[in-house]
Order: sequence, then C-alpha cells, then structure tokens
Amino acid sequence: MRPSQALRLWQQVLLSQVRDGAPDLTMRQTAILLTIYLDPPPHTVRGLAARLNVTKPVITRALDTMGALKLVSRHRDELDKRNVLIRRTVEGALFVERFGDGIVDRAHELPI
Amino acid sequence: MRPSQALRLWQQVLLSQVRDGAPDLTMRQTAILLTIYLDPPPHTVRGLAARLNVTKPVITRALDTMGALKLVSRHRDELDKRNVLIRRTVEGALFVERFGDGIVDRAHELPI
DNA sequence: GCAATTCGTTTCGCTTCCGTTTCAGTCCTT
DNA sequence: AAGGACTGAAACGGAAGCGAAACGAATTGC
Repeated sequence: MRPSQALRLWQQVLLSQVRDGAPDLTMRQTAILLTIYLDPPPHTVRGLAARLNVTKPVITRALDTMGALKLVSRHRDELDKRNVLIRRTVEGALFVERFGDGIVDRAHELPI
Repeated sequence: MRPSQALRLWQQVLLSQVRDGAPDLTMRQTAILLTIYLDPPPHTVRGLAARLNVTKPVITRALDTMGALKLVSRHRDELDKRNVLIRRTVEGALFVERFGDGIVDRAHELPI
C-alpha cells in the first residue's frame, strides 16, 4: 500500500461515515473506542489514559459521551472499588464491526 | 484485508496520532481536510457541504479551525466574488503527507 | 489506627462545535 | 436599475470539549 492509496482509503471511509450521519467522534474518542474493543480487557480509566498518553479527565469525558451513545458501559470493580471497569456493549460491538466492514468495502472499491 | 486487520490498522494509526499530540480533529474535519487535499480543486464551502452532506456552517467552522491551524487557507474568488476558494497550504500538505506515511508504516507493523 | 497514596470524577474558566436563522455582499435577468 | 437568487459568514442558545486543580472514596503502608 502506498501513501496516496492509504489517504484515499481513509478519505472514503470517513466520507461514508459522515454522509451516513454516524456519530462525529473525535480522533481521541475513536482511539479509545477501538482500544476497548481490540485490546484485551480489563480496561480502566487510568490504563486507557496511559495507553493514549492523555489525562484521565479526557477518558472520563469520552466515556460520558460514548456511554450516552451506548457504545461502552462502566462498572465498579468489586475487587478494588476505586477502579472502574469499562466494558463493551452489544451496540458498540455492532458499531465497531460495521466500521471494520466499511473499511474493507472501501478498500475493495479503491482504484489499483 | 480482513475487518479485524482493518480495525487494528485504524487503531494503531489513531493511537500514534493521539500519542504524538496531533490536533484532535473530528471525523468531519478530517474528511474535509482529506477531500481538499485529494480531490481536484477548486473547492468551495458549498461544494464541500454537498460532498459531505452537511450544512454550510459546518464547513465554515471547520475552515475556521483548520485555518487557525494553518492546514488550509481561504481566498475570495475574483471571478465570482460570492465564492470562497479553499486552498492547500504548505503546512497542510506536510500534515497530510505525514499522515499517509503513518498509515503505511502502521500497515507494515501489522501482524499477518 | 491513621496518614499517605491511588482511583475516577468533578469543578473552574475557557474554547469549540452544533443546528437554525439571519445577514451582507454578489451575480443575473429583465 | 431593480428584483430575485445565490454564497459564505455571523448571531444565537445550547452542548461538549479542553487543561489544571481539587475532590471524595477506597486501599495501602507503617
């Protein structure tokens, strides 16, 4: 894959998302969402903040937003009640799955 | 390319952007930026709004933000002074170029 | 048992974004 | 020259984001 093809793919995927009225997530929010769904659990606020090199409030706020969209859910850790465990949801899994399919579809449409 | 690989690639690219402190553009803003740099000019507010299926103020505001970041520039169309022509900048071209290279790099790092 | 640490959230003032509506400037046709 | 059509920006109230700092609750260490 060459850079020009990569950029074109990225553009087509974003255009399809925007045109379809998908939630307008920021780069940070999308990174958090994909990390939750691709990296092995458990996921904590602190862990995500470290993985993305951002402050904890950034994670808290992103979880607020994506929680309202039902893309993720929060649960107190019963073993250490200071922790919050972030879990996947059915809706979120569906969203991520569709997103991945969309990338593949756009890749196939790409000119060689 | 399979969906799981596509998602992993997307995640790695976003993570590298976020960790490096790149501007936290939204999906819409990124789509606008890439469209300006990949589609042939001229680009107008109205044209971009139609291409992305969003309202004109969305484009105006995105141009405000990305203009402040020096990623794009605006110029009045001298032939039809109602139009504003959006042009690429050196900084924007560099940003997009690096972004494309980043995607290719992450693609190479991906497990087969 | 009590201070120190850790965790996630909340608060503060500020900026940016949203959709809708309104506006000023510029064509274009008559 | 006058009316309407069109373009992009500005105004509005509301929502959400930011970094930095402070917070309560839970755990750990001495």
